[in-house]
Amino acid sequence: MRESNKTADSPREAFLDTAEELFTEFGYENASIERLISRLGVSKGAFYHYFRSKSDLLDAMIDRILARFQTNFAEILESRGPAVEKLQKILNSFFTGSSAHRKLATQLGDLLLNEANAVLISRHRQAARERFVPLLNEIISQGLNEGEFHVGTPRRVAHIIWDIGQSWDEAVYRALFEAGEAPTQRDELLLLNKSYTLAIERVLGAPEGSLYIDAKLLEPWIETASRHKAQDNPDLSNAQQASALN
Amino acid sequence: MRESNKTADSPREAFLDTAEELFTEFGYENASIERLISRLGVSKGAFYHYFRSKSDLLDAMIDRILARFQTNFAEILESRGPAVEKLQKILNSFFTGSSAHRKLATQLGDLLLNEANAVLISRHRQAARERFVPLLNEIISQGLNEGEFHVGTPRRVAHIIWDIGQSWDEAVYRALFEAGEAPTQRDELLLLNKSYTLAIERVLGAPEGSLYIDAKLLEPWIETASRHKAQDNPDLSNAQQASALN
DNA sequence: CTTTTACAAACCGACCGTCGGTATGTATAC
DNA sequence: GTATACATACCGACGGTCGGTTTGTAAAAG
Repeated sequence: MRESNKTADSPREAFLDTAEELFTEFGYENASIERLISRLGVSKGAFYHYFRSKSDLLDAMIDRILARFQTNFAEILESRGPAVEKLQKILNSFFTGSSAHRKLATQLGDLLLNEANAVLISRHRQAARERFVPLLNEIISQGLNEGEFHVGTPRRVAHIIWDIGQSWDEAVYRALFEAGEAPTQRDELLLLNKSYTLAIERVLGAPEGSLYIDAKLLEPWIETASRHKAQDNPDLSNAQQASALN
Repeated sequence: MRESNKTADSPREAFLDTAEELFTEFGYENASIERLISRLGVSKGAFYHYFRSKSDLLDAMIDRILARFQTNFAEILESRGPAVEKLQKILNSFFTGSSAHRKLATQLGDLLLNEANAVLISRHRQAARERFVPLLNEIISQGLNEGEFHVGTPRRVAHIIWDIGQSWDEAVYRALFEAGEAPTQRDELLLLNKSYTLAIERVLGAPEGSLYIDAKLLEPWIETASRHKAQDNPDLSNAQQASALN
């Protein structure tokens, strides 16, 4: 427990890995540097050698997360095909993915709903907007040229659509984690997706029904979420005692 | 400076008043209880007599702010007239108001753009949603009955519209405080309002042009914002030295 | 006279970040 | 080959701040 058994590429990466763990476990505010270094078995000096501050650590972590997403996003963007199709792919990509991806996203959901992560979230939101709105803008502009979308200023609409997407995201996580039984959740998620796709279609001035989320994609999420809720935090007390300051 | 010269109704209200000041000056995270009590010239015991925690203080403050807004909102809701008109009134009410109201909202803008207020903002957002989405829901339902709006599930659409409104709000503040010259600002704000009203119309399935923001309402905002930016923080160093902890 | 209210003041533990060191290279001059 | 000079990677004690607790106490209420 007190020794570093991480197999990260570099010490810096090891800090980032463990920071992700701690932030999801305790939230950014409650995850102390002391806990971080004690879990890694290194000193405070080591941490402040690689990062200028706790805030700097957070920025680096967010950057790494966003970079992962951007790969997917950019691939779809560069593929050939009509804009509607690209958008369709992007929307569905949020609900696709391996079991590992779902687990990660589920943890991210925990993170998003934890108030101790408010700073993290706001910074993440802003960084994500700055990265992805331009890409979304390209798609919308393409759709405009293809005559499928009908909007005034693509850039501003991209901004609005992105924010609607954020709202959607949050609503989905809330439905997954806060609602009760699986059948209720399924219905809620279906209606949620219907409402949001319709809203986005309309804002884009796209024909109704051009966007949809495959209902089959929801099942594994409901399952993953219920399993996640079941396990909760297995050995929290253990982790807390391990801080061992003096 | 070290004595309480507030003329608040009660000690509790005095705490809330000063908390609003401090949170806008320094941000929630950086506004310490010590500074709060030293500014009021009271002891820590006094504070913890009226509030259970700093977080409790924040909740009370948010509640007070939202209660002020709710009065306006509810009045419009209870008035007679078509739903489109009510919505129109609500939208414009954000841009109306006395010079004092603008000043307050401007301070609120500062607050919204300060990262040290992330917790405050997320809590404010959630509380505001819980309060106002039901009211918006009523308006949308009314519009649905009147045949002016065309939506599936009003409650969910109300949620989406509200979040679009939040996005709008943030964009307006950003345009007011971060952009440069007044003429550029004017154009930006005009286009912003056009984009957002159009988006909301479309999501509601309302006829195009049924919502609009009077361009004349913008001028005083631009002026207030520029004056606000000019003064910045007149005697910050003074205020900081006045903390006098020991 | 007792209890509750409304504070005051001293104090606690947790936390972030700093700072004086140290150990381990590594490049260059002699 | 080895002494000099500097860079990198780390250690751990300490300072200062902050949210919150505890203990004390004067005045009002009952």
